[in-house]
Amino acid sequence: MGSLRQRSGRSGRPGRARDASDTDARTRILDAAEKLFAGVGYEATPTAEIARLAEVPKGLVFHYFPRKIDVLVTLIDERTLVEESPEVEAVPGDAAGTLSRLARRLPLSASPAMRRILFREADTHGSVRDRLGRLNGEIIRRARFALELALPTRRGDAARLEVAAVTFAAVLLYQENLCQLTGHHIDPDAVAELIAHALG
Amino acid sequence: MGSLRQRSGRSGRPGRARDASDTDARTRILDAAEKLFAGVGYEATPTAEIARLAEVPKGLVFHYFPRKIDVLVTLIDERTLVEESPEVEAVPGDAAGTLSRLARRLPLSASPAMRRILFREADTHGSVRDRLGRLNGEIIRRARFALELALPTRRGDAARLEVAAVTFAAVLLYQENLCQLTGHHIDPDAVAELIAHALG
Amino acid sequence: MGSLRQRSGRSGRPGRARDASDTDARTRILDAAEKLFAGVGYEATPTAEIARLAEVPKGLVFHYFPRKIDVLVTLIDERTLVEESPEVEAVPGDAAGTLSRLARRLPLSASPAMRRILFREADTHGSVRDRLGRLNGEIIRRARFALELALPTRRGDAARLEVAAVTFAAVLLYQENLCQLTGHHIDPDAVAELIAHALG
Amino acid sequence: MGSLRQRSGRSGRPGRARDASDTDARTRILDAAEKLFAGVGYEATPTAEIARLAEVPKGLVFHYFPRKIDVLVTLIDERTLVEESPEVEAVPGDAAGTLSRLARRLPLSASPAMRRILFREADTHGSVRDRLGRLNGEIIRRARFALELALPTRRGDAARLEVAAVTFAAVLLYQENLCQLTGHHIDPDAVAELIAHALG
DNA sequence: GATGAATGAGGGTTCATTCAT
DNA sequence: GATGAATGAACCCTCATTCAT
Repeated sequence: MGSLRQRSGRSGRPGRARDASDTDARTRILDAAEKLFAGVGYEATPTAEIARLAEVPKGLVFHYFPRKIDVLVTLIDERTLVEESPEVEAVPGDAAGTLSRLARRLPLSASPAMRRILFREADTHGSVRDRLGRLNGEIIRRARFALELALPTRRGDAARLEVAAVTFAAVLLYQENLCQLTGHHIDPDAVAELIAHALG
Repeated sequence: MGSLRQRSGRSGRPGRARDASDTDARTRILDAAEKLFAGVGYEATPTAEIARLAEVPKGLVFHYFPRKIDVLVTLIDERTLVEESPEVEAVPGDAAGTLSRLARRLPLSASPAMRRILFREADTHGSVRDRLGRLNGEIIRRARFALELALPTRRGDAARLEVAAVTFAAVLLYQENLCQLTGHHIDPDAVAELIAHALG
Repeated sequence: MGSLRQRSGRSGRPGRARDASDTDARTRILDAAEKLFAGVGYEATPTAEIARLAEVPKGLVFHYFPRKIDVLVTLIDERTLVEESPEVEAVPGDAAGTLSRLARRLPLSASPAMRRILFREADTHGSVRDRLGRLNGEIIRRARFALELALPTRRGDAARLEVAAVTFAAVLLYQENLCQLTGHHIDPDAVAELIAHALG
Repeated sequence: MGSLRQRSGRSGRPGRARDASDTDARTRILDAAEKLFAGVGYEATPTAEIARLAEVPKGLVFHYFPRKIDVLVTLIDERTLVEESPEVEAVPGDAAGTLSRLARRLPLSASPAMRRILFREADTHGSVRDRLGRLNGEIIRRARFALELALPTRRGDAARLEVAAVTFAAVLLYQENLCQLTGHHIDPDAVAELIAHALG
């Protein structure tokens, strides 16, 4: 379900061990929503169902999240993090390996369910779309940066490098999103190798 | 189902000019749904709104399409066509150009609105997902075929060629789908050139 | 489906052999309605379903029967007949046997389906209720008459005989109706014997 | 489910006199449904009408009874009770009187409206049919038991006694149901006397 | 006469949201 | 703060009935 960033354990005394039923109501609501939104989608999830799964009274959902959309926004807000620090470990001379490493660790802290939500609900609310856009931008930026560092000389103009970065980002996102729909798989490592070869 | 389109002007005398109110009610319903589904999505479109936009009474929508989902399914069925004939014009020695031409004419007969629906509602119904999967498969098949023909010799193994095909398909779909969400643009020609270079 | 009292074979030339698809549309509509009303009830039967089963266009149902209720009324009218002639074969001295014979041949010409309709839809329309009432009355009348003839002397006052007649009618009607609901069976012959014994 | 009745006056201060608008919304809904179902039948009663008569918003009906049929089922469940204890007061030697007493107090706790519903809607739902079947069975059982006790000696075989019990049950149920339809009345006392005479 | 498209008034049901307790 | 009854606007869908052809 991803890291929950427990909000101080409203219901348990500090220092006490935490078990499922002890988790704070707000967290349980978000957990439930995450599972449901990922499974059947935001629109198809009634708030009452969230409350039921979270084992909290229906009114409490609206106590914490005045509008239903706030649950989604909060989920995106608290449970997806696009890492925008420029920490890219690029190995000069190894463009393919550098891209592979990027593929292996997307600059995105989010559970699989949250990733699903991020793609599936991009149409639902601006904040989700923004987050997805930021993720895309960050991947491109990292890919670009990695390639710049990794490539021996500035062989090939900057434009081609940009295309390579964008293409790689497309593949990574595609892998998470449309692959699920179409059933086709892509091996990011192979793509990394292909791109490195194109630029090499 | 199958292609209709030749339902023609039941309501107009032959030879008369056709305007909106002259077309088939069923066609007007599909037109309205196409516009609305593309704009705000299937779930967010009430059937009453479809009827209003189509200028038909609400009941008539259900006369033609017993369930709301049938409107979507019919739309996909009748207004998107994945061309699965192997007519790929590959120019030996010009992989980049061949891919570019493929990009310029996706094996998909569909209005921009229908394309949007195809991507946006892939989660909504299996038939949409299937169609999208078929499109993806066909693009990959064509890209592969084009590259096989275009490349001078079998330089590089078949696996790399496959990766190139899949990558190119990813980019094309990405362009139609996620680009819309993230705002990033890709120049398919540049990607074609990149890939050709990688294999060349 | 009971006797259909074919209305002159509108669709076939006279003298031609009749087969199912040859039956006149009005008759097929009534046949279909009889089956459906008996099966799921009048309210739960859409006229469209009648038309479908009858294999006639929907509009034709309303051509013959301007209102839906007219189908039911016509069915009752044409396909149930309460025989009100006083033809009761009573055997003096054999009250039990006389009642048994009455039980065996109710003064009602109607298919099992029509009987079901007669009971089930008694609430739906006055004409059905009337017919049922007439049937009940006729059974009582016959039972009374039979007993009067069958019993050796006027032992027991007229009141008791009346009670016996009414009771017997109740049992006969009950047998067709509530028995179906509760699953309990009654043997009319045994009741006849019981009543005869009570009066004997 | 089970018996409620003790939901009491959530909305009234203790000690206050209770009037219609003071009762539980759930109770008012059931009251309204009882009246309407008895009057025009289950199918012909829109839920909106129930809400109107109960003076509650339409949505509240579905808050308590997710499906319309649940209103009927609950009504049967909570407002009809078939007494299945074997408390039959039989007076030896007085079969007629014993049956009469049984007739006077059916083993059924239910308002006249609920009785009407019980008979009228036996086709509508299995639970209603079951309840009616149980009632019928209980009446038969009691009648049999009463006759066994009341009759001086085991004159007449058990079979005849069984027939008498079933007949009497038929008359009692018939009295409530078909009588209403046909307008014919039966005097249970007279039938009791008739049956007693038959067995005596 | 025969036909099926057209019509629109509900019907049951859902559900986000409010609010008194 | 916490709760679940209360609210009502929509929503999908049904269906008797009409009517132009």
